[in-house]
Amino acid sequence: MTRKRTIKLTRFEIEIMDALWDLSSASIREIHEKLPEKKRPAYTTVQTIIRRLEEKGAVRQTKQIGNAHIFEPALTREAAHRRLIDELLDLFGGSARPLMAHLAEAGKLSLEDVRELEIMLAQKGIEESSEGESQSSKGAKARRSGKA
Amino acid sequence: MTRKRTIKLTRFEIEIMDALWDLSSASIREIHEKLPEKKRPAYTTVQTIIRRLEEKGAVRQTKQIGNAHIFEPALTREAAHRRLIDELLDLFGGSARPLMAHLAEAGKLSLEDVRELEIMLAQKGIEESSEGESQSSKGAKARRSGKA
DNA sequence: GACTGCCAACTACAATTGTAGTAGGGTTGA
DNA sequence: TCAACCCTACTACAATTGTAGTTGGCAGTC
Repeated sequence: MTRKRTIKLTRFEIEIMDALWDLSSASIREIHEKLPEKKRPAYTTVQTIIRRLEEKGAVRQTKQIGNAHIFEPALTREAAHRRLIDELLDLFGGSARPLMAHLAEAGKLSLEDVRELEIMLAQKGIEESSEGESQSSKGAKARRSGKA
Repeated sequence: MTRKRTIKLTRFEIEIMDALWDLSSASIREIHEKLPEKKRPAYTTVQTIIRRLEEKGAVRQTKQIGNAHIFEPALTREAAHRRLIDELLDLFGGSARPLMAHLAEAGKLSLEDVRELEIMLAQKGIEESSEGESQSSKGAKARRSGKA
């Protein structure tokens, strides 16, 4: 276990990562320019964040063009999203149910969304049962034992 | 619009609120004792958080018993949860789809969960159409205009 | 070879968050 | 009445986060 699983990103850091995920590999300038003008911070601010992200192990510097460093994500958007979701789920007591209910309640979820999801799940269920792999609901709490 | 909608809670604050939501009304000592022993901070720490929560308008002091103050939540758990979800959704680009997909993918969501949800949504759909109210997916971005 | 820009590295600083100590006042049981 | 408690109010401080300035180097360019 490389302990990389504990990379925690702040909201702002995620926005930077978003740019980088989109670009897949970029210089600080490119990242900076990719940020929406409205909320575009100073170039050096981005630089600072990238440095911190590097320290956290979320991005890595791959090469150098001229004297500019080129960075790329060291963790996938999916992994980051999963992290975020897990965290939220934790706050919700570990179960996705209330979360779903809220989404539905707030109209963020349409009936079609759910139907499609259902199909997807059914599909997944089939695949899984054909490899004797049951991972349904043990991940949720197996995780809570890190830093006491 | 009373602008109370912008109460932002940190993770720790939410844990305190959780205790208070459960108790519905309590003194600092009660809240403190309600926290799980493992992660129970000093009494004064809770006190500090409560004070901050009060400043943020998330709890309010209702009465006094002896010289002890009794607090109660000034926002519902649901509202707080909604806030959290909205925030996460924002990070996901405003759509609940990827979020759902992730949950399913991670096995946090069972087929039954989804089936039940579907029923719920269908129900809701019926109710709504009988009041000519369509709010399906415009809430997501209509919201983004607070502090630029 | 000196000038102009772009870049990275370092430093700075305010706000927020987690965490708790201390002082002093009210409450109460003896 | 007074000592023992409990509670609040105030203060403190380190870590994290958002935000950016300053310095000095390398790279073309005239």
